[in-house]
Amino acid sequence: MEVKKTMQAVKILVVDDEAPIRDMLRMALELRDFEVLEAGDTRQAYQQVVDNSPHLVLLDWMLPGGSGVQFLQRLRKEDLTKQLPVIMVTAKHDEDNKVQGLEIGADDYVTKPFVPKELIARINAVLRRSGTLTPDAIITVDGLKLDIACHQVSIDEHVVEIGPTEFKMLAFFMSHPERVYTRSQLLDHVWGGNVYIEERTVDVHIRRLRKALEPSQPDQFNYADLIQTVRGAGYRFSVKAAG
Amino acid sequence: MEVKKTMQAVKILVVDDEAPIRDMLRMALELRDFEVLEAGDTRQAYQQVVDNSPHLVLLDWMLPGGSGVQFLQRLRKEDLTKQLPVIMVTAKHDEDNKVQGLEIGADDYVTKPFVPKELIARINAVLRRSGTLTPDAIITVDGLKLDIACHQVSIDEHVVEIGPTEFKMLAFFMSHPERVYTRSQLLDHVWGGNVYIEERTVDVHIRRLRKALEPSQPDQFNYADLIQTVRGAGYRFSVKAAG
DNA sequence: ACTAGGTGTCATAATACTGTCACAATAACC
DNA sequence: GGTTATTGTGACAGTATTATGACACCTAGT
Repeated sequence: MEVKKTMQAVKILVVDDEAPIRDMLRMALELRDFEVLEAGDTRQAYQQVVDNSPHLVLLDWMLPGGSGVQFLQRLRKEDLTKQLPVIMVTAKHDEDNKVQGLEIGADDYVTKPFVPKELIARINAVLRRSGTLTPDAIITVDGLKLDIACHQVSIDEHVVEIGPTEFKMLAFFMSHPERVYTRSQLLDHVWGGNVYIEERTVDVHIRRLRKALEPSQPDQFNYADLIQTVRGAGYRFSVKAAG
Repeated sequence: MEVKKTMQAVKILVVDDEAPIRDMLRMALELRDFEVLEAGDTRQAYQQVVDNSPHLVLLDWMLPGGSGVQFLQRLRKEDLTKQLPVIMVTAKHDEDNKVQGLEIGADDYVTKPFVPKELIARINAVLRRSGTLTPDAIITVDGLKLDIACHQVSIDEHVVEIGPTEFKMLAFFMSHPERVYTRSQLLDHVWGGNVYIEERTVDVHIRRLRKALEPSQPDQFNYADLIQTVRGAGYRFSVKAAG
């Protein structure tokens, strides 16, 4: 048995009419584990936005026909896409354009040519600022899946009802397997900072979590067994132990 | 149950007296997900324009009876169709015709024989230029349909009365299913940016939305169930859950 | 001005979750 | 085996969170 952590990739839509530039950007972005969507014109771009809801748009300033500006304006007009972060990319070093782009609602501005590193930095900055970047971790141990973005635990695709504290505790355990944590440490990490709670309370929540992980069918694997008691020390989420 | 996002197809009216050519065009266009309307003469063409309001017209230069030119002139005279983009298609390589066509008001000009790719490119260009292309997203979950352009929600083809805020919220949820959003995030995405509103207000609108989605007949599916509350976290629009 | 619908806020009811305790069960150690 | 320390368990009452109905305000259309 083994722990798998999956980061739901941040999707970035690259809008540029020149394929070579798209390729270059794709390479730079995929190296950083971004998922890249492409569009060569505004129609495709809009289609991508609707179909795949990217987390961020890299938009070329100069697009044939309707320029990128129009596309940006449209995004900003529509309720659904008002929040979508956009970084303008342009060959023009013109300051006026920069101002105009930012006024319309671009979140940042990059001028060609640029070093990939700078672009990545700006992307991260924008994502951080906009709060879009909620690293959607999905942690998996065999059939046990914990999805933080969906705030959901499931066993073999079957949703498990679980309380908030139990959820946090399981999330903590699954991201720190094998290691033993004292009740006091668990209070710190799961409950957070300064709480004045009996240490024995941890036991109760451990029990609730175990109960939640028990299989509905008796012949299924019991994931509750992964939560081990270490007498005199605390608890441990062990993946090696079973399976 | 499953989320389907649909781009309301761009309707293109093909006006040509030769059926084989219409077929050829239909094939090329439908491959690109355009919706194709056909007309063999100007009378049919006009009828199609009135009945189905296409987004663009592909007009053959040489039509029996009234030529394509006359049809185009008529379109340009009428207020309702002044803006309708028209691409002339002709077998004549005659430059004069080209000029004449453009003067009357054709937006572009293609000579037979042409490669489909070029035609598609020109269509996209014209649509982009004219701004006519407003691909209207429609999101569907089973019998629940949300049409952004029409600003309308319907359940099993039956229109649901719904307020603006509820509409936006449903639209947001349907384009981001499964994921949990905090009240604060919902305020950001649905209300937009900087608003100073109580978080509890979200609850009230959630309730209004749920109420709106309740079935009129008690035996119908209750789409309100798709909106789940996640205690301590926020709300989630889950499609997997039910069905 | 008047209506009608939509919005945000509040008070209160309805729930779900928590922390704690008492006691049972188990392990460790003599 | 007997004793003690530690953990498991069920119950319960308090607490926090959410659902709901009511209301006053606002805005647009008449």
